[in-house]
Amino acid sequence: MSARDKAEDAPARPASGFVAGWSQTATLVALRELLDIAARVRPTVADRAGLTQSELVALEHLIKGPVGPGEVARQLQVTSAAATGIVDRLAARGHVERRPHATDRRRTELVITESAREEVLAQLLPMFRALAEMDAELDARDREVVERYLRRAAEAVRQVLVT
Amino acid sequence: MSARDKAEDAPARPASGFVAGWSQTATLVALRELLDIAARVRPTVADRAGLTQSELVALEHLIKGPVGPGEVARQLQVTSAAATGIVDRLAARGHVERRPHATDRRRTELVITESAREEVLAQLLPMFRALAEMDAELDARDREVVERYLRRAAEAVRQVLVT
DNA sequence: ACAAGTAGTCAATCAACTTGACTAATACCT
DNA sequence: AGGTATTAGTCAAGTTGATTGACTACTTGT
Repeated sequence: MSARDKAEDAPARPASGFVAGWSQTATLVALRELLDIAARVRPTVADRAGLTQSELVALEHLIKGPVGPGEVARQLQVTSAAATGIVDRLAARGHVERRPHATDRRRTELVITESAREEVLAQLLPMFRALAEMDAELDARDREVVERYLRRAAEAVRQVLVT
Repeated sequence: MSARDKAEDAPARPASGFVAGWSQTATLVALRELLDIAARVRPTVADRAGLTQSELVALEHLIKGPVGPGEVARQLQVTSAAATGIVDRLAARGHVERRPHATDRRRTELVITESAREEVLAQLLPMFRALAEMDAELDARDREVVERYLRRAAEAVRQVLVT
């Protein structure tokens, strides 16, 4: 006897996707699967690198250029006190260096070390490469269709964030 | 004087996207933005509902049907002991009920309450609605192009998870 | 019927966050 | 200029959500 034998009160929900009565087109299903998979990337990469998610996200931002702990706190949506701890741990592992800011002596600049940059990129580059590869096969016309779809999907998702 | 005035040592990295020397097509940029935005949905929704991310993910799975704490632990990739705590907190707030399993007396079945189901769906339905709306405008030919792109993108991203 | 495995929980501990207090430096104001 | 408010960063203490390891209850396989 299966574990899902009795549904008693539940009035026949659709098997896949819990949004009853919603048209599940193939594109929407594919989109949902993409988003689900993408959501697992950060935890996995962080785990492999022996970092917390916060530390990884901080490093991702630091790859783009140096910022201070305060900016890190804003990007991660944590308190500045928490950012201090995150930077402490990154610095202890040699992933970032604290430097005094050139002009504002209240500030600290966080500089990612070359080894940390390489470690993060080594994890992510294969994905970017694979994405670029499949992307390259689009012709100009399809490219426009896909771009429009992605932009509109992003907008639809963004709505939930601001509501 | 701006805070980002001096770049000193950084040898002219591209302004957007830290993957130097990579072709950043419009579709790839749009895809990356979509994934970035999508990654912010769960934390935002969890925060609004006064739940931890783990609790929200557990509820999302419970919407599909009842499972036990062990299955929750597997889905969240936490220990079964942690799952006990998650279920405790959900039960304390009236979001789930523990029921004895019909046949296996070691097991507990977790049943989501109607109020919890409604709360989660109320947060997510607007997004699904917006996505379905924009999706509905695709014609059959474009639909195929987009679906193929999404499937291949998902596959590319998935590679990173198994490597 | 007995050994091994499975489901769930409890107790103790750990790690990352929060709040609130504090120092130091800069910006604003009149 | 001088005094007040603001900003950047850190520290200390407490909270929370996870972990490990031990334990009970039940089921499965031989």
